[in-house]
Amino acid sequence: MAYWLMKSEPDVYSIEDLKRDRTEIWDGVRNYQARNFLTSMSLGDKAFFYHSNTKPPAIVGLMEVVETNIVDPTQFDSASKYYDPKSSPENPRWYTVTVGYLETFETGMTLDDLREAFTSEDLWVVRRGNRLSVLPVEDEVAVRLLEMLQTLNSSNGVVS
DNA sequence: GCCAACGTTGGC
DNA sequence: GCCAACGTTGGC
Repeated sequence: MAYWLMKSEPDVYSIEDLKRDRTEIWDGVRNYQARNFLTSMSLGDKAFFYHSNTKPPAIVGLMEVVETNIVDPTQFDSASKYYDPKSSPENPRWYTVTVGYLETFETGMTLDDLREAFTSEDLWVVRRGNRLSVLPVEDEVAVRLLEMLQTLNSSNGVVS
């Protein structure tokens, strides 16, 4: 099982939204490197949910991959902001996964926390100028992250 | 709202 | 295939 980190702006789609929906197609990724990571995901892989473009940016939850190699339906929808006229149902360009909700961390790990705990080589999201919205997390790094999140959330009580 | 970083597009 | 122009991401 592999670990990943996936970004979403909470104004667009938040961990609370995923908690409500339980599962969701992770649509709208329009970057080839990110897409390649999406297509290399396996069932049962886990992903940290990262809130971007918000104060503060932070890892706020955990999810798992429940369906792989989904053709992102928004690429064919001319009304969608993710519409891609160069893609076709015969030869789709954008694939993704369906994710399932696992948990919310009442106390998340902010970008500052992450910078303190990890180098930019260990965790790509702390890299300056990093714009990838889907990125892999090494097993050892993921385990350390989960331990830190557990500690943070056991000291003040609740993990929902 | 600014702007650095960086991916994409398109003319040549 | 180069690279300038342009658009987007995302922290601040």
